[in-house]
Amino acid sequence: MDVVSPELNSLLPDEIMDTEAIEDISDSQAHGTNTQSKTTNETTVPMETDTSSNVSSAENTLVAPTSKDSSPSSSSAGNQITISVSSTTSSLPILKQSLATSTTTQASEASKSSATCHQVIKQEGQKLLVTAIGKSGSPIVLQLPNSKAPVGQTSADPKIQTPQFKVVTIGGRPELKPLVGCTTNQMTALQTQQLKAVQIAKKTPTSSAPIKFIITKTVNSKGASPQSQVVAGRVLTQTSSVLPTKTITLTEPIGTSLQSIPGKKIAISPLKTPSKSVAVGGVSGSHFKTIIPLATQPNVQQIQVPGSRFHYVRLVTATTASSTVQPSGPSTNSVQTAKPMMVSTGAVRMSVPIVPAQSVKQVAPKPLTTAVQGVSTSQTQQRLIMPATPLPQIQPNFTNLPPGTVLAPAPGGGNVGYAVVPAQYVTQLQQSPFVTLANNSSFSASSGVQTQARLPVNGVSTTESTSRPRKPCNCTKSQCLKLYCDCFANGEFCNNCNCNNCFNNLEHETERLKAIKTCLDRNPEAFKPKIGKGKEGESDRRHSKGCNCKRSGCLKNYCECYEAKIMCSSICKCIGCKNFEESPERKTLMHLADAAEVRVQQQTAAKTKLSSQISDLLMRTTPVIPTGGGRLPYTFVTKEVLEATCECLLERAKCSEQTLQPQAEAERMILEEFGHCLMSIINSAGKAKVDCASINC
DNA sequence: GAGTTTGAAACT
DNA sequence: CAGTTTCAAACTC
Repeated sequence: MDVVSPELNSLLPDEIMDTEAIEDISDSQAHGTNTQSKTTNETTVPMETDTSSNVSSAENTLVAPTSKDSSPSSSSAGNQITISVSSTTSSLPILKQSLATSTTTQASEASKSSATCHQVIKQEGQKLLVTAIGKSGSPIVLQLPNSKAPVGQTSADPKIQTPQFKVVTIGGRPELKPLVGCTTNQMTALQTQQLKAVQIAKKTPTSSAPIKFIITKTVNSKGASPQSQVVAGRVLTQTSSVLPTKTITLTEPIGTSLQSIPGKKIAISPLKTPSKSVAVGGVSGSHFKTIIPLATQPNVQQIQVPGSRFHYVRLVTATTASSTVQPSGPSTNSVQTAKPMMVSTGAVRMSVPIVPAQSVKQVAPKPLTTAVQGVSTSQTQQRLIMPATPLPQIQPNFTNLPPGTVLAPAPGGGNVGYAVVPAQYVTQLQQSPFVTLANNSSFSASSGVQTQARLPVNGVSTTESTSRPRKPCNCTKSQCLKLYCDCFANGEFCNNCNCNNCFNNLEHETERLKAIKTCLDRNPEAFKPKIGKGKEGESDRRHSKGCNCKRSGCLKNYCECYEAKIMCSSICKCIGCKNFEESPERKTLMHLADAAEVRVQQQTAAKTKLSSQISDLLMRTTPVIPTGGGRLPYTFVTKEVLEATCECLLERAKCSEQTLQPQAEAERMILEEFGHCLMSIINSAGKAKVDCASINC
């Protein structure tokens, strides 16, 4: 996929590309990484990433793909950052499928294959690479950590595919470059790479102060390697040779906006309830927006979580197939310093907290020019490569930025491309066990209907909005690039929709961006939630513009107010409105709706109960004997019993045959034998029942 | 499932 | 800004 051209960027609102606000962050971050870079040439994480697992799992746990010996003494442990997302039971099946090997295995393969210097990309590899290029234009390469391979191992297994990296350079075409690993040193670096978990809990940048990150690294193998820790904007250097894992936590104080615009809320994504945020890896209370530098090549794949709003991730699939083999030319130094991020779970979080304030968090990329960061799931072999170069910036004002907007750096320009990922994306990734990062087609978690739930409207989370799956659109003429399309209007990519000639996808990012720009020009608040709170002090939700119904009486879903289950307000221009508090028609409808809902719930509950009972019954392996008499459980008729019965019947048949009995007589004898068998079974069951009852007594 | 109705979005 | 057209969802049969 092509990198978004600068011209396209020019179409976007100025605030989108405003990078001023993040300068401080970049600087600070750069500074913070200097300590490591001195020795490891490590690049910083280009963007705020929040790796979190599902609720059950330890949040933001960094699983360092340790080398076999788990020795922290790897020579270049700090060179690579691995973000591992702990997998949970709800991990993506697809990811699992793609991951034939464990994360460790994968890492080792990558390292082993480095000797070949060939990059093989295959679709099923599902290596997710998200690459972006920094101002320097240095390509960012993510590589899977080599955990198993011993340090210095250079032998290449011909069977093992060389790790592929998608390198995206600013303005340049994406290209696959072999990991720098052809050299022993490089391999060592990869092998000794330490996992780093980058967690962005929250950011509350203040206008007066540069963005503050708390970066905690559990460090790296080399004792000599300084450990950098950035706390509250300060970079603390610590040396630790003990801890093999690195944890980088980017936090931002709550309550302050990046731009210090109090009270102003980011419109990029719908607000989420704190509880939901909590589910997203313990970042409760904050809204995260994922901004991912875009790689633009064909291998970039779209990640969309059904139902999520504003969650767009541009994924580059690192493949190992020969079809896309890239000559493993001399790897660049940048490759050598690539830092893979291992995500052990399907939930990959790279998000920028969206604070209530209008600030968009910037992902402060480390100034390192050569670093490559990859996020791969242990189950999917997917890698997310994020820009390692000094990340510029995150646009201070995303207020009007439509969800899913991808910002790409101009070639040679200073901007790093970003994919603006809707905040819900992360959440949904974690919430949906069926989400796959690798395969677009595999997103059909819920047959035909996207599993994404609508985001809470204007911060108000309703049961309906959060649990109801989004309907697939059926657009035919709008190319899904107009607000007619619900997907587009909600900032979502079309997925599992029934639309025709759809342009609402990454494959048509250019057109999509233009459409977004057009919509924003027409209405700067086009992507803001329509349902918001009323006047000051009013707690009731209301439509921001009001409806204009004329014939529906505002009691049908044609009416946006009614559809949102809110009553019409004074700003509505509807005619013959019946959607008001005292309306008898409305009350009647509500009662009917409630009754219908109750019925549905009851039916659902009944079905669930029945299903559970059936399942439980089938799962039983031992007979259950009711204490109070009644029928004996069928479970007495076990396989063994059946076999014994059949043997008896066969034996009887043989006897009849040997005695040359007539067929009728033989059949009678067999049936008689069958009756005996049945009686034996019943008697045995009854005896067991009595025994059981006596035991219970 | 086809056709109609409806109102938001888009256009003039 | 108002009127008209386009569009896709909601609704009806």
